[in-house]
Amino acid sequence: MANSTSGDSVTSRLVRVLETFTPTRTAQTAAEIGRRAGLPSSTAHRIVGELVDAGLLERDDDRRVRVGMRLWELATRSSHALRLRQAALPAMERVQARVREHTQLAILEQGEALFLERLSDPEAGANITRVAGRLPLHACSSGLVLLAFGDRALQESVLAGPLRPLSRRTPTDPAVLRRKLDEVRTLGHALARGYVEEVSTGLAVPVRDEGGRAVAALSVVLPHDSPTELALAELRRAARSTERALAHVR
Amino acid sequence: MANSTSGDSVTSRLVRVLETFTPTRTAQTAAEIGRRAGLPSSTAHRIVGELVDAGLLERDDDRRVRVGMRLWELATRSSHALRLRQAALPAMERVQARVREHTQLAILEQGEALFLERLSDPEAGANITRVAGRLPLHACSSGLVLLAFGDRALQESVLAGPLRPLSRRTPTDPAVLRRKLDEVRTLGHALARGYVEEVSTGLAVPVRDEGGRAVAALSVVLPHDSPTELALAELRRAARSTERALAHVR
DNA sequence: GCTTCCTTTCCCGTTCATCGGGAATGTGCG
DNA sequence: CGCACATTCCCGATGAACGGGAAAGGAAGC
Repeated sequence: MANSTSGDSVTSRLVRVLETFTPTRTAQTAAEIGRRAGLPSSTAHRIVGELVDAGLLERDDDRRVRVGMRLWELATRSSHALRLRQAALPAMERVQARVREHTQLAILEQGEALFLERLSDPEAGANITRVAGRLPLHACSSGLVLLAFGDRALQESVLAGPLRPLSRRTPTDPAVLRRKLDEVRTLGHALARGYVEEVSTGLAVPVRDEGGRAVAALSVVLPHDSPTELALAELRRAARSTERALAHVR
Repeated sequence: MANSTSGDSVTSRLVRVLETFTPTRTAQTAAEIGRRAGLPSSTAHRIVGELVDAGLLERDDDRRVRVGMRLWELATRSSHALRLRQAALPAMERVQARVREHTQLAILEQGEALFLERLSDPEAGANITRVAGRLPLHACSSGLVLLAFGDRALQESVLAGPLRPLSRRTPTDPAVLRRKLDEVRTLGHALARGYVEEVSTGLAVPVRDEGGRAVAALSVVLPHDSPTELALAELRRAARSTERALAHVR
Protein backbone atom coordinates (compact mmCIF):
# COMPACT_ATOMS: atom_id res chain seq x y z
CA MET A 1 0.00 0.00 0.00
CA ALA A 2 0.91 3.65 -0.16
CA ASN A 3 2.17 3.01 -3.63
CA SER A 4 3.52 6.32 -4.79
CA THR A 5 4.76 5.64 -8.27
CA SER A 6 1.66 4.14 -9.85
CA GLY A 7 -1.89 4.98 -8.88
CA ASP A 8 -4.76 5.38 -11.26
CA SER A 9 -7.52 7.03 -9.35
CA VAL A 10 -9.15 10.09 -10.80
CA THR A 11 -7.14 12.43 -8.66
CA SER A 12 -3.78 10.82 -9.31
CA ARG A 13 -4.44 11.20 -12.96
CA LEU A 14 -5.25 14.82 -12.36
CA VAL A 15 -1.92 15.33 -10.68
CA ARG A 16 -0.18 13.63 -13.56
CA VAL A 17 -1.81 16.13 -15.87
CA LEU A 18 -0.73 19.05 -13.73
CA GLU A 19 2.78 17.69 -13.51
CA THR A 20 3.21 17.85 -17.25
CA PHE A 21 3.51 21.58 -16.76
CA THR A 22 6.98 22.77 -15.84
CA PRO A 23 8.59 26.17 -15.42
CA THR A 24 9.95 25.92 -18.94
CA ARG A 25 6.76 24.53 -20.41
CA THR A 26 3.91 26.67 -19.19
CA ALA A 27 1.65 26.17 -22.18
CA GLN A 28 0.93 23.09 -24.25
CA THR A 29 -1.81 21.56 -26.34
CA ALA A 30 -4.25 19.09 -24.87
CA ALA A 31 -2.74 16.38 -27.07
CA GLU A 32 0.74 17.09 -25.72
CA ILE A 33 -0.53 16.83 -22.19
CA GLY A 34 -2.12 13.53 -23.04
CA ARG A 35 1.08 12.15 -24.48
CA ARG A 36 3.17 13.26 -21.54
CA ALA A 37 0.67 12.01 -18.99
CA GLY A 38 0.25 8.73 -20.81
CA LEU A 39 -3.37 9.21 -21.69
CA PRO A 40 -5.24 8.39 -24.89
CA SER A 41 -5.97 11.43 -26.95
CA SER A 42 -9.73 11.48 -26.49
CA THR A 43 -9.39 10.93 -22.77
CA ALA A 44 -6.83 13.69 -22.49
CA HIS A 45 -9.12 16.10 -24.26
CA ARG A 46 -12.03 15.22 -22.05
CA ILE A 47 -10.03 15.65 -18.85
CA VAL A 48 -8.44 18.88 -19.99
CA GLY A 49 -11.86 20.14 -20.93
CA GLU A 50 -13.22 19.36 -17.50
CA LEU A 51 -10.28 21.04 -15.83
CA VAL A 52 -10.75 24.11 -17.97
CA ASP A 53 -14.44 24.20 -17.08
CA ALA A 54 -13.50 23.98 -13.44
CA GLY A 55 -11.03 26.83 -13.90
CA LEU A 56 -8.00 24.82 -12.86
CA LEU A 57 -6.59 25.11 -16.36
CA GLU A 58 -7.03 27.95 -18.83
CA ARG A 59 -7.04 28.12 -22.58
CA ASP A 60 -4.70 30.56 -24.20
CA ASP A 61 -5.80 32.93 -26.98
CA ASP A 62 -4.33 30.14 -29.02
CA ARG A 63 -5.67 26.68 -28.29
CA ARG A 64 -2.89 26.01 -25.85
CA VAL A 65 -3.55 25.22 -22.25
CA ARG A 66 -1.91 26.70 -19.19
CA VAL A 67 -2.30 26.36 -15.47
CA GLY A 68 -5.18 28.52 -14.33
CA MET A 69 -4.98 31.36 -11.88
CA ARG A 70 -7.87 29.76 -10.07
CA LEU A 71 -5.61 26.94 -8.99
CA TRP A 72 -3.08 29.41 -7.67
CA GLU A 73 -5.81 31.22 -5.79
CA LEU A 74 -7.14 28.09 -4.17
CA ALA A 75 -3.66 26.97 -3.24
CA THR A 76 -2.46 30.33 -2.00
CA ARG A 77 -5.45 31.73 -0.18
CA SER A 78 -5.63 28.98 2.36
CA SER A 79 -2.05 27.86 2.65
CA HIS A 80 -0.54 27.96 6.09
CA ALA A 81 2.83 28.54 4.51
CA LEU A 82 1.56 31.81 3.15
CA ARG A 83 1.34 33.19 6.66
CA LEU A 84 4.96 32.38 7.20
CA ARG A 85 5.79 34.04 3.93
CA GLN A 86 3.89 37.20 4.76
CA ALA A 87 5.43 37.31 8.20
CA ALA A 88 8.91 37.01 6.71
CA LEU A 89 8.52 39.36 3.76
CA PRO A 90 9.25 42.70 5.44
CA ALA A 91 12.36 41.28 7.01
CA MET A 92 13.43 39.79 3.70
CA GLU A 93 12.99 43.12 1.97
CA ARG A 94 15.32 44.70 4.46
CA VAL A 95 17.94 42.02 3.93
CA GLN A 96 17.58 42.42 0.21
CA ALA A 97 17.94 46.19 0.46
CA ARG A 98 21.32 45.81 2.18
CA VAL A 99 22.63 42.68 0.52
CA ARG A 100 21.66 43.18 -3.06
CA GLU A 101 21.90 39.62 -4.29
CA HIS A 102 19.31 36.90 -3.68
CA THR A 103 17.30 36.58 -0.48
CA GLN A 104 15.33 33.40 0.03
CA LEU A 105 12.85 31.75 2.33
CA ALA A 106 12.60 27.97 2.50
CA ILE A 107 10.69 25.41 4.52
CA LEU A 108 11.04 21.71 5.02
CA GLU A 109 8.69 19.81 2.75
CA GLN A 110 8.78 16.05 2.37
CA GLY A 111 12.46 15.72 2.95
CA GLU A 112 13.50 18.60 0.76
CA ALA A 113 13.92 22.33 1.04
CA LEU A 114 11.03 24.08 -0.65
CA PHE A 115 11.61 27.71 -1.53
CA LEU A 116 8.60 29.85 -0.69
CA GLU A 117 10.02 33.19 -1.68
CA ARG A 118 12.94 34.73 -3.41
CA LEU A 119 13.92 38.34 -3.84
CA SER A 120 16.55 38.92 -6.48
CA ASP A 121 18.44 41.98 -7.46
CA PRO A 122 18.21 42.60 -11.20
CA GLU A 123 21.96 43.05 -11.25
CA ALA A 124 22.71 39.86 -9.36
CA GLY A 125 23.87 36.77 -11.20
CA ALA A 126 21.34 34.11 -12.02
CA ASN A 127 21.18 31.01 -9.94
CA ILE A 128 19.27 27.80 -9.86
CA THR A 129 16.78 28.41 -7.10
CA ARG A 130 13.26 29.38 -8.00
CA VAL A 131 10.09 30.17 -6.12
CA ALA A 132 8.28 26.87 -5.62
CA GLY A 133 11.51 25.06 -6.47
CA ARG A 134 13.15 22.41 -4.34
CA LEU A 135 16.66 21.46 -3.36
CA PRO A 136 17.99 18.45 -1.44
CA LEU A 137 18.58 19.20 2.23
CA HIS A 138 22.27 18.29 2.24
CA ALA A 139 23.03 20.35 -0.81
CA CYS A 140 22.09 23.90 0.13
CA SER A 141 22.61 26.20 3.08
CA SER A 142 18.87 26.42 3.74
CA GLY A 143 18.63 22.66 3.84
CA LEU A 144 21.53 22.39 6.26
CA VAL A 145 19.83 24.78 8.64
CA LEU A 146 16.49 23.03 8.39
CA LEU A 147 18.25 19.76 9.03
CA ALA A 148 20.55 20.87 11.82
CA PHE A 149 17.77 22.55 13.79
CA GLY A 150 15.12 20.04 12.86
CA ASP A 151 14.07 16.53 13.62
CA ARG A 152 16.84 14.18 14.66
CA ALA A 153 15.21 11.24 12.90
CA LEU A 154 15.23 13.18 9.68
CA GLN A 155 18.92 13.96 10.10
CA GLU A 156 19.71 10.28 10.40
CA SER A 157 17.60 9.34 7.43
CA VAL A 158 19.32 11.94 5.29
CA LEU A 159 22.73 10.83 6.53
CA ALA A 160 21.80 7.24 5.73
CA GLY A 161 20.33 7.93 2.31
CA PRO A 162 22.32 8.59 -0.85
CA LEU A 163 23.82 12.08 -0.91
CA ARG A 164 23.57 13.18 -4.49
CA PRO A 165 25.88 16.05 -5.40
CA LEU A 166 24.67 19.11 -7.28
CA SER A 167 28.21 20.28 -7.93
CA ARG A 168 31.75 19.11 -7.27
CA ARG A 169 31.69 20.72 -3.83
CA THR A 170 28.43 19.27 -2.54
CA PRO A 171 29.22 17.05 0.45
CA THR A 172 28.50 13.42 -0.35
CA ASP A 173 30.29 11.79 2.57
CA PRO A 174 27.97 11.18 5.55
CA ALA A 175 30.82 11.82 8.01
CA VAL A 176 31.58 15.17 6.43
CA LEU A 177 27.91 16.11 6.45
CA ARG A 178 27.58 15.10 10.10
CA ARG A 179 30.48 17.35 11.06
CA LYS A 180 29.00 20.12 8.98
CA LEU A 181 25.67 19.82 10.79
CA ASP A 182 27.45 19.98 14.15
CA GLU A 183 29.21 23.09 12.98
CA VAL A 184 25.92 24.63 11.87
CA ARG A 185 24.40 23.95 15.28
CA THR A 186 27.40 25.48 17.01
CA LEU A 187 27.59 28.59 14.86
CA GLY A 188 23.87 29.07 14.46
CA HIS A 189 24.12 29.47 10.72
CA ALA A 190 25.10 27.50 7.65
CA LEU A 191 27.67 28.52 5.08
CA ALA A 192 27.58 26.43 1.91
CA ARG A 193 30.38 27.31 -0.46
CA GLY A 194 29.70 25.95 -3.90
CA TYR A 195 27.23 23.29 -2.77
CA VAL A 196 24.53 24.21 -5.25
CA GLU A 197 26.63 25.75 -7.96
CA GLU A 198 30.37 26.07 -7.87
CA VAL A 199 30.37 29.81 -8.34
CA SER A 200 28.15 30.83 -5.46
CA THR A 201 27.92 30.63 -1.72
CA GLY A 202 24.79 30.15 0.31
CA LEU A 203 24.38 31.54 3.80
CA ALA A 204 21.39 30.57 5.89
CA VAL A 205 19.97 31.05 9.38
CA PRO A 206 17.02 29.33 11.02
CA VAL A 207 13.67 30.89 11.86
CA ARG A 208 12.68 29.07 15.00
CA ASP A 209 9.51 28.39 16.94
CA GLU A 210 9.18 28.64 20.70
CA GLY A 211 10.69 25.19 21.08
CA GLY A 212 13.82 26.20 19.18
CA ARG A 213 12.99 24.07 16.17
CA ALA A 214 13.53 25.51 12.73
CA VAL A 215 10.25 26.28 10.99
CA ALA A 216 11.98 27.92 8.06
CA ALA A 217 15.34 29.04 6.74
CA LEU A 218 16.27 32.53 5.61
CA SER A 219 19.19 32.61 3.23
CA VAL A 220 21.20 34.72 0.85
CA VAL A 221 23.17 33.67 -2.20
CA LEU A 222 26.47 35.49 -2.68
CA PRO A 223 29.44 35.37 -5.01
CA HIS A 224 32.34 33.55 -3.37
CA ASP A 225 34.38 36.68 -2.80
CA SER A 226 31.68 38.61 -0.96
CA PRO A 227 32.13 39.24 2.74
CA THR A 228 29.60 37.36 4.83
CA GLU A 229 29.59 39.49 7.98
CA LEU A 230 27.02 42.03 6.88
CA ALA A 231 24.80 39.40 5.29
CA LEU A 232 24.93 37.24 8.41
CA ALA A 233 24.04 40.11 10.69
CA GLU A 234 21.13 41.06 8.48
CA LEU A 235 19.91 37.49 8.28
CA ARG A 236 20.04 37.13 12.05
CA ARG A 237 18.08 40.29 12.47
CA ALA A 238 15.56 39.19 9.85
CA ALA A 239 15.12 35.82 11.53
CA ARG A 240 14.41 37.43 14.90
CA SER A 241 12.00 39.85 13.31
CA THR A 242 10.20 37.03 11.53
CA GLU A 243 9.97 35.04 14.74
CA ARG A 244 8.36 38.01 16.44
CA ALA A 245 5.91 38.46 13.58
CA LEU A 246 5.01 34.79 13.71
CA ALA A 247 4.43 34.90 17.46
CA HIS A 248 1.97 37.74 16.88
CA VAL A 249 0.00 35.82 14.30
CA ARG A 250 -0.37 32.59 16.24
CA MET B 1 -24.18 25.00 -21.96
CA ALA B 2 -21.19 26.26 -20.04
CA ASN B 3 -23.25 26.06 -16.92
CA SER B 4 -21.03 27.47 -14.24
CA THR B 5 -23.13 27.24 -11.12
CA SER B 6 -23.99 23.56 -11.13
CA GLY B 7 -21.74 20.84 -12.50
CA ASP B 8 -21.13 17.47 -10.99
CA SER B 9 -18.14 16.06 -12.74
CA VAL B 10 -15.29 14.72 -10.73
CA THR B 11 -13.24 17.85 -11.12
CA SER B 12 -16.01 20.26 -10.23
CA ARG B 13 -16.51 18.33 -7.07
CA LEU B 14 -12.82 18.62 -6.41
CA VAL B 15 -13.00 22.36 -6.74
CA ARG B 16 -15.94 22.43 -4.37
CA VAL B 17 -13.81 20.61 -1.83
CA LEU B 18 -10.93 23.02 -2.28
CA GLU B 19 -13.28 25.98 -2.00
CA THR B 20 -14.32 24.94 1.47
CA PHE B 21 -10.94 26.19 2.57
CA THR B 22 -10.76 29.90 3.19
CA PRO B 23 -8.12 32.24 4.57
CA THR B 24 -9.78 32.05 7.96
CA ARG B 25 -10.38 28.34 7.81
CA THR B 26 -7.19 26.66 6.75
CA ALA B 27 -7.76 23.38 8.55
CA GLN B 28 -10.88 21.30 8.98
CA THR B 29 -11.97 17.71 9.44
CA ALA B 30 -12.98 15.57 6.51
CA ALA B 31 -16.53 15.55 7.81
CA GLU B 32 -16.64 19.33 7.90
CA ILE B 33 -15.43 19.49 4.33
CA GLY B 34 -18.14 17.07 3.34
CA ARG B 35 -20.83 19.11 4.97
CA ARG B 36 -19.67 22.34 3.44
CA ALA B 37 -19.22 20.84 -0.01
CA GLY B 38 -22.57 19.11 0.17
CA LEU B 39 -21.20 15.60 0.08
CA PRO B 40 -22.30 12.53 2.03
CA SER B 41 -19.92 11.68 4.82
CA SER B 42 -18.53 8.49 3.36
CA THR B 43 -18.02 10.13 0.00
CA ALA B 44 -16.27 13.08 1.55
CA HIS B 45 -13.91 10.81 3.40
CA ARG B 46 -13.10 8.87 0.29
CA ILE B 47 -12.41 11.98 -1.76
CA VAL B 48 -10.36 13.63 0.93
CA GLY B 49 -8.37 10.42 1.27
CA GLU B 50 -7.64 10.37 -2.44
CA LEU B 51 -6.60 14.00 -2.41
CA VAL B 52 -4.31 13.41 0.52
CA ASP B 53 -2.75 10.44 -1.29
CA ALA B 54 -2.22 12.65 -4.30
CA GLY B 55 -0.58 15.28 -2.09
CA LEU B 56 -3.09 18.01 -2.92
CA LEU B 57 -4.29 17.97 0.67
CA GLU B 58 -2.32 17.23 3.81
CA ARG B 59 -3.24 15.82 7.16
CA ASP B 60 -2.28 17.80 10.19
CA ASP B 61 -0.64 16.24 13.24
CA ASP B 62 -4.22 16.16 14.37
CA ARG B 63 -6.70 14.54 12.00
CA ARG B 64 -7.46 17.85 10.42
CA VAL B 65 -6.90 18.47 6.75
CA ARG B 66 -5.24 21.44 5.10
CA VAL B 67 -4.35 22.45 1.59
CA GLY B 68 -1.12 20.77 0.60
CA MET B 69 2.06 22.53 -0.39
CA ARG B 70 2.11 20.27 -3.43
CA LEU B 71 -0.87 22.12 -4.81
CA TRP B 72 0.87 25.43 -4.30
CA GLU B 73 3.96 24.09 -6.03
CA LEU B 74 2.04 22.84 -9.04
CA ALA B 75 0.12 26.07 -9.30
CA THR B 76 3.09 28.36 -8.77
CA ARG B 77 5.88 26.66 -10.68
CA SER B 78 4.21 26.90 -14.01
CA SER B 79 2.07 29.97 -13.70
CA HIS B 80 2.61 32.64 -16.29
CA ALA B 81 1.54 35.20 -13.73
CA LEU B 82 4.54 34.26 -11.64
CA ARG B 83 6.83 35.71 -14.29
CA LEU B 84 5.02 38.96 -14.07
CA ARG B 85 5.29 38.87 -10.32
CA GLN B 86 9.01 38.17 -10.37
CA ALA B 87 9.55 40.87 -12.94
CA ALA B 88 7.69 43.38 -10.80
CA LEU B 89 9.08 42.43 -7.39
CA PRO B 90 12.31 44.47 -7.41
CA ALA B 91 10.41 47.54 -8.48
CA MET B 92 7.79 46.92 -5.83
CA GLU B 93 10.45 46.62 -3.16
CA ARG B 94 11.76 49.99 -4.12
CA VAL B 95 8.34 51.57 -3.95
CA GLN B 96 7.75 49.92 -0.62
CA ALA B 97 11.08 51.19 0.69
CA ARG B 98 10.07 54.79 -0.05
CA VAL B 99 6.35 54.63 0.58
CA ARG B 100 6.10 52.56 3.69
CA GLU B 101 2.49 51.49 3.46
CA HIS B 102 1.11 48.78 1.19
CA THR B 103 2.41 48.12 -2.30
CA GLN B 104 0.37 45.82 -4.50
CA LEU B 105 0.38 44.09 -7.83
CA ALA B 106 -2.88 43.08 -9.49
CA ILE B 107 -3.96 41.56 -12.78
CA LEU B 108 -7.27 41.24 -14.53
CA GLU B 109 -8.80 37.84 -13.89
CA GLN B 110 -12.30 36.94 -14.97
CA GLY B 111 -13.70 40.39 -14.59
CA GLU B 112 -12.08 41.14 -11.27
CA ALA B 113 -8.80 42.46 -9.99
CA LEU B 114 -6.71 39.60 -8.62
CA PHE B 115 -3.90 40.62 -6.30
CA LEU B 116 -0.74 38.72 -7.07
CA GLU B 117 1.52 40.35 -4.54
CA ARG B 118 1.41 42.67 -1.63
CA LEU B 119 4.20 44.20 0.40
CA SER B 120 3.08 45.71 3.68
CA ASP B 121 4.91 47.72 6.23
CA PRO B 122 4.49 46.23 9.70
CA GLU B 123 3.57 49.69 10.94
CA ALA B 124 0.99 50.37 8.26
CA GLY B 125 -2.68 50.03 9.04
CA ALA B 126 -4.45 46.85 8.04
CA ASN B 127 -6.59 46.80 4.99
CA ILE B 128 -8.81 44.40 3.17
CA THR B 129 -6.62 43.32 0.30
CA ARG B 130 -4.79 40.04 0.49
CA VAL B 131 -2.47 38.07 -1.73
CA ALA B 132 -4.68 35.88 -3.92
CA GLY B 133 -7.62 38.08 -2.98
CA ARG B 134 -9.97 39.75 -5.42
CA LEU B 135 -11.75 43.07 -5.68
CA PRO B 136 -14.36 44.31 -8.17
CA LEU B 137 -12.86 46.38 -10.97
CA HIS B 138 -14.94 49.47 -10.33
CA ALA B 139 -14.21 49.50 -6.62
CA CYS B 140 -10.44 49.82 -6.36
CA SER B 141 -7.72 51.90 -7.95
CA SER B 142 -6.06 48.83 -9.47
CA GLY B 143 -9.32 47.80 -11.05
CA LEU B 144 -9.88 51.28 -12.50
CA VAL B 145 -6.49 51.17 -14.15
CA LEU B 146 -6.99 47.66 -15.51
CA LEU B 147 -10.34 48.75 -16.85
CA ALA B 148 -9.34 52.13 -18.27
CA PHE B 149 -6.33 50.73 -20.12
CA GLY B 150 -7.94 47.43 -20.98
CA ASP B 151 -10.52 46.00 -23.27
CA ARG B 152 -13.30 48.36 -24.33
CA ALA B 153 -15.85 45.56 -24.34
CA LEU B 154 -15.03 44.81 -20.73
CA GLN B 155 -15.48 48.47 -19.81
CA GLU B 156 -18.96 48.44 -21.28
CA SER B 157 -19.92 45.23 -19.57
CA VAL B 158 -18.78 46.57 -16.22
CA LEU B 159 -20.59 49.85 -16.82
CA ALA B 160 -23.71 47.90 -17.74
CA GLY B 161 -23.56 45.45 -14.86
CA PRO B 162 -24.55 46.21 -11.28
CA LEU B 163 -21.93 48.31 -9.49
CA ARG B 164 -21.87 46.98 -5.96
CA PRO B 165 -20.33 49.38 -3.45
CA LEU B 166 -17.71 48.28 -0.95
CA SER B 167 -18.06 51.48 1.04
CA ARG B 168 -20.12 54.65 0.95
CA ARG B 169 -17.69 56.23 -1.46
CA THR B 170 -17.52 53.47 -4.05
CA PRO B 171 -18.94 54.80 -7.33
CA THR B 172 -22.18 53.05 -8.20
CA ASP B 173 -23.43 55.37 -10.91
CA PRO B 174 -22.33 54.27 -14.40
CA ALA B 175 -22.06 57.88 -15.54
CA VAL B 176 -19.74 58.73 -12.67
CA LEU B 177 -17.66 55.66 -13.34
CA ARG B 178 -17.42 56.49 -17.01
CA ARG B 179 -16.13 59.97 -16.24
CA LYS B 180 -13.72 58.49 -13.75
CA LEU B 181 -12.35 56.10 -16.37
CA ASP B 182 -11.86 58.98 -18.78
CA GLU B 183 -10.00 60.83 -16.08
CA VAL B 184 -7.79 57.79 -15.41
CA ARG B 185 -6.94 57.55 -19.09
CA THR B 186 -6.11 61.25 -19.23
CA LEU B 187 -3.98 61.32 -16.11
CA GLY B 188 -2.38 57.91 -16.58
CA HIS B 189 -3.16 56.84 -13.06
CA ALA B 190 -6.12 56.13 -10.81
CA LEU B 191 -6.81 57.70 -7.46
CA ALA B 192 -9.54 55.96 -5.49
CA ARG B 193 -10.39 57.79 -2.29
CA GLY B 194 -12.34 55.58 0.03
CA TYR B 195 -13.56 53.20 -2.65
CA VAL B 196 -12.50 50.05 -0.84
CA GLU B 197 -12.61 51.26 2.73
CA GLU B 198 -13.56 54.73 3.78
CA VAL B 199 -10.35 55.40 5.62
CA SER B 200 -7.87 54.71 2.86
CA THR B 201 -6.92 55.87 -0.59
CA GLY B 202 -5.70 53.69 -3.42
CA LEU B 203 -3.33 54.97 -6.07
CA ALA B 204 -2.59 52.83 -9.10
CA VAL B 205 -0.71 52.97 -12.38
CA PRO B 206 -0.78 50.55 -15.29
CA VAL B 207 1.99 48.20 -16.36
CA ARG B 208 1.59 48.08 -20.11
CA ASP B 209 2.59 45.82 -22.93
CA GLU B 210 3.99 46.99 -26.26
CA GLY B 211 0.48 47.70 -27.50
CA GLY B 212 -0.21 50.02 -24.58
CA ARG B 213 -2.70 47.68 -22.95
CA ALA B 214 -2.54 47.19 -19.21
CA VAL B 215 -1.21 43.77 -18.28
CA ALA B 216 -1.15 44.60 -14.59
CA ALA B 217 -1.65 47.37 -12.09
CA LEU B 218 0.82 48.57 -9.51
CA SER B 219 -0.75 50.31 -6.58
CA VAL B 220 -0.21 51.70 -3.11
CA VAL B 221 -2.69 52.08 -0.30
CA LEU B 222 -2.32 55.28 1.73
CA PRO B 223 -4.12 57.04 4.53
CA HIS B 224 -6.26 59.86 3.17
CA ASP B 225 -4.01 62.61 4.43
CA SER B 226 -0.83 61.31 2.80
CA PRO B 227 0.61 63.24 -0.10
CA THR B 228 0.40 61.32 -3.35
CA GLU B 229 3.18 62.97 -5.33
CA LEU B 230 6.05 60.82 -4.09
CA ALA B 231 4.00 57.65 -4.30
CA LEU B 232 2.89 58.45 -7.82
CA ALA B 233 6.41 59.17 -8.99
CA GLU B 234 7.63 55.93 -7.47
CA LEU B 235 4.79 53.94 -8.98
CA ARG B 236 5.48 55.40 -12.41
CA ARG B 237 9.10 54.51 -12.12
CA ALA B 238 8.24 51.01 -10.92
CA ALA B 239 5.84 50.49 -13.81
CA ARG B 240 8.45 51.48 -16.35
CA SER B 241 11.01 49.27 -14.71
CA THR B 242 8.60 46.34 -14.69
CA GLU B 243 7.79 46.91 -18.34
CA ARG B 244 11.48 46.77 -19.16
CA ALA B 245 11.93 43.58 -17.14
CA LEU B 246 8.98 41.99 -18.90
CA ALA B 247 10.31 42.91 -22.32
CA HIS B 248 13.53 41.14 -21.42
CA VAL B 249 11.77 37.96 -20.40
CA ARG B 250 9.57 37.62 -23.45
C1' DG C 1 -17.09 3.77 34.77
C1' DC C 2 -20.91 4.86 31.38
C1' DT C 3 -23.24 7.78 28.01
C1' DT C 4 -23.37 10.94 24.23
C1' DC C 5 -21.90 12.93 20.16
C1' DC C 6 -18.95 13.10 16.45
C1' DT C 7 -15.51 11.52 13.27
C1' DT C 8 -13.65 8.00 10.74
C1' DT C 9 -13.31 3.45 8.64
C1' DC C 10 -15.12 -0.45 6.35
C1' DC C 11 -18.29 -3.15 3.52
C1' DC C 12 -20.96 -3.92 -0.53
C1' DG C 13 -24.59 -3.89 -4.22
C1' DT C 14 -26.16 -0.65 -7.65
C1' DT C 15 -25.65 2.35 -11.28
C1' DC C 16 -24.12 5.59 -14.06
C1' DA C 17 -20.30 8.27 -15.48
C1' DT C 18 -15.85 7.29 -17.24
C1' DC C 19 -13.25 5.32 -20.74
C1' DG C 20 -11.24 5.15 -25.16
C1' DG C 21 -11.56 3.42 -30.06
C1' DG C 22 -12.72 5.45 -34.12
C1' DA C 23 -14.47 8.66 -37.49
C1' DA C 24 -15.28 13.32 -38.70
C1' DT C 25 -14.03 18.03 -38.51
C1' DG C 26 -10.97 21.89 -37.87
C1' DT C 27 -6.43 24.23 -38.35
C1' DG C 28 -1.92 25.27 -39.98
C1' DC C 29 1.95 24.61 -43.02
C1' DG C 30 4.64 23.83 -47.06
C1' DC D 1 -3.98 20.94 -52.51
C1' DG D 2 -2.30 17.48 -49.46
C1' DC D 3 -0.38 16.31 -45.24
C1' DA D 4 0.01 16.18 -40.33
C1' DC D 5 -1.66 17.43 -36.53
C1' DA D 6 -5.10 18.85 -32.87
C1' DT D 7 -9.68 18.74 -31.69
C1' DT D 8 -14.52 17.43 -31.44
C1' DC D 9 -18.15 14.16 -31.59
C1' DC D 10 -20.32 9.65 -31.01
C1' DC D 11 -21.35 5.55 -28.56
C1' DG D 12 -21.31 0.99 -26.39
C1' DA D 13 -18.99 -1.65 -22.68
C1' DT D 14 -17.32 -1.86 -18.27
C1' DG D 15 -15.73 -1.10 -14.01
C1' DA D 16 -14.96 2.36 -10.69
C1' DA D 17 -17.26 5.79 -8.13
C1' DC D 18 -21.14 6.26 -5.24
C1' DG D 19 -23.30 6.49 -0.83
C1' DG D 20 -26.27 4.04 2.62
C1' DG D 21 -25.47 1.86 6.69
C1' DA D 22 -23.08 -0.35 10.39
C1' DA D 23 -19.33 -0.43 13.36
C1' DA D 24 -15.19 1.19 15.38
C1' DG D 25 -12.47 4.90 17.35
C1' DG D 26 -12.12 9.25 20.27
C1' DA D 27 -13.19 13.20 23.03
C1' DA D 28 -15.94 15.37 26.56
C1' DG D 29 -18.99 15.41 30.32
C1' DC D 30 -21.37 13.52 34.36
